[in-house]
Amino acid sequence: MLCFNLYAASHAFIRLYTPHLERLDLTYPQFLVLLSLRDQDRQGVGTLGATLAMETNTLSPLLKRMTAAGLVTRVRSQQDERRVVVALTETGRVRAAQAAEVPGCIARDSGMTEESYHQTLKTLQLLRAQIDTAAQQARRGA
Amino acid sequence: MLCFNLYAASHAFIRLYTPHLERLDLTYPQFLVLLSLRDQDRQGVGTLGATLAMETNTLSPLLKRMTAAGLVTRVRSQQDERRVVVALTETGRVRAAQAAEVPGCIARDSGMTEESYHQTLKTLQLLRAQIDTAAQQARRGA
DNA sequence: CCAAAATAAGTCGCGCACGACTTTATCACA
DNA sequence: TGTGATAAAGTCGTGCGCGACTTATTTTGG
Repeated sequence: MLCFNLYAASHAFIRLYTPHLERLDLTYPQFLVLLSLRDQDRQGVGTLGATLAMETNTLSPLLKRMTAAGLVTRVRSQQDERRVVVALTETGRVRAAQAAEVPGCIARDSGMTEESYHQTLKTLQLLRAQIDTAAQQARRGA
Repeated sequence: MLCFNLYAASHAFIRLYTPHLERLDLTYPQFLVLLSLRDQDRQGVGTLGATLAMETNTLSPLLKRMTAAGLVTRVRSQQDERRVVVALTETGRVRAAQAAEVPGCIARDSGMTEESYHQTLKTLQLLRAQIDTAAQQARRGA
């Protein structure tokens, strides 16, 4: 059961993150959004969703909550009135910098070797690529 | 970002399962419950949760829905009135048998080699073990 | 130039996930 | 033997995740 092990490992890993994120008043998906904006500020909702593998119907309410928390701003693009540009506030930038510390902190605590970390990461990236291929074939078949 | 890749791969894999499960009127967690009961019928809620990495506050409503769908029965144990024993109905047993076909079906479609499947599985099981160790250490630290 | 298709974001409903808490039953032991 | 600790299941509230649908804007083909 490959799928179950993915499912269980993913949730377990997020549970490991949770105490650190709670201190920053962040949920795991909100943490991902902050890191993505830290890497590349002023993204559209769709772009954000593409990199984080989230749909707009997940992101829209999430971004609304983050706006309410004063972490990001959402403004309509003037070139294309359909697009909404998400950007970090000053508070958001500071919080993102703090959030960026967490993964290293977890890695240190978990006592994983640099090597097995990268090996596992490579395996997962390959797996994701295979899943995406299979998903596209399934879509073509339907 | 090991954690993000786990998160994304897990959701992507479940999305791959979804069309097959919809035909059986099952969600992914319900599918896991059926397979677990097929392997070992008449389990307590806690036992089920331990093998599937779910809390009782997730399982209780889920099992209620499965009971309403006629897939399982829930009866209080007579030896220990705290325990609730979950068992497959006849419908549930048939559905579980159909559900058991799905993973092989996915594996076939995804075109993964037997070897890379087992290699990935081993990597994930090792990772889960490491996460569990780290989680226990964190709990001790707190 | 304009109607139809495509695109971007959002709303709605339902089912998990899970922290915090409650209820009920069993156990431990002074 | 009673009483506090422990254990099993469940309830409640909040936040995703996502299928189905809506709204508003741009693009495109006739």
